[in-house]
Amino acid sequence: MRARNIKPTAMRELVLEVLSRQTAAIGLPELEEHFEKADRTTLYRTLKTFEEKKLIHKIDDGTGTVKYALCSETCECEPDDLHVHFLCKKCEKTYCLYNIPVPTINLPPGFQLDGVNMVVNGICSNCRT
Amino acid sequence: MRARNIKPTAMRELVLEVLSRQTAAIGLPELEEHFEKADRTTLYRTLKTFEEKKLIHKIDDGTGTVKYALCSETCECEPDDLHVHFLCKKCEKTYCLYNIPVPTINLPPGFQLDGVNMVVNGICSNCRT
DNA sequence: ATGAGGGATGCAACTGTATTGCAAAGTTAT
DNA sequence: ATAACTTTGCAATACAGTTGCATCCCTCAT
Ligand SMILES: [Mn+2]
Ligand SMILES: [Mn+2]
Ligand SMILES: [Zn+2]
Ligand SMILES: [Zn+2]
Repeated sequence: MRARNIKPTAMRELVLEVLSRQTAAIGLPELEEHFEKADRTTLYRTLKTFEEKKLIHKIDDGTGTVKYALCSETCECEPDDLHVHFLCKKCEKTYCLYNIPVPTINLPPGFQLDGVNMVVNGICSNCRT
Repeated sequence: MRARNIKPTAMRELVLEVLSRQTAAIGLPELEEHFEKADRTTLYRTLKTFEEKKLIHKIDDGTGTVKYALCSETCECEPDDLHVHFLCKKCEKTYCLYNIPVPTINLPPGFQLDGVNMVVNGICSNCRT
């Protein structure tokens, strides 16, 4: 896991462990709840480090809380690696649809594409009983 | 313009006028700067009303400030009406790409699609000299 | 072993946007 | 004119994110 060049401290191990257990993306406030002692700042900086080293990626689902999820092994967070995200308006969980790549967009002339954020919202399969 | 069922107060006229003049989407903080006297709350609620009545639509471009832009005449803000947005990382402006519809996504079984937020970021034609 | 250097952590303070409560002012209908 | 309803303004609050700074911890060179 630390093929990503991150110094493995105790705290980081714990955070990564929590992240690995998630079935949906997780935000800083929720991550905080998983710890008794840990400070928000430390978690914040841990996530930031993880993101910079491309161990996780950021997801802005429009809920006001930025969420994070593990990147796939080979992910470099470039346009080709990007996938669609799904926000359930019932359970408020955000899922990575790892196998649904973001569609290619033809921008108007003169526009340079660097990245895409695509969030689909609706109701997830769990919430549809 | 008030085919949208909004009582046209003086304030609202002014806000709509500012919105109409914009070439890019505008957020609450920036909208505030266009007025000397107006209160943030009033502007906030004006935008909210406009949005509910589908005169404008919300754009969350991930910058931390929600932006708004006029809807097209016939827009009902349903999946079919949605278009792609572009955030320029140079000028930080967010543009509606009204003529680029959001691509159709095939969700995994059990998922119900209600809406899509698709924001492309990169460099706009203005900033590329 | 020891002490310096550099990163990691924890605490507190602060930022900026969004949001709500409440009273005053304005509008509309009887 | 009065009552009912809507809009506005001000103040206070909520909340995620962020920064400064002191302290702790680990590693490395002496
Ligand atoms: Mn993802
Ligand atoms: Mn738009
Ligand atoms: Zn759900
Ligand atoms: Zn630009």
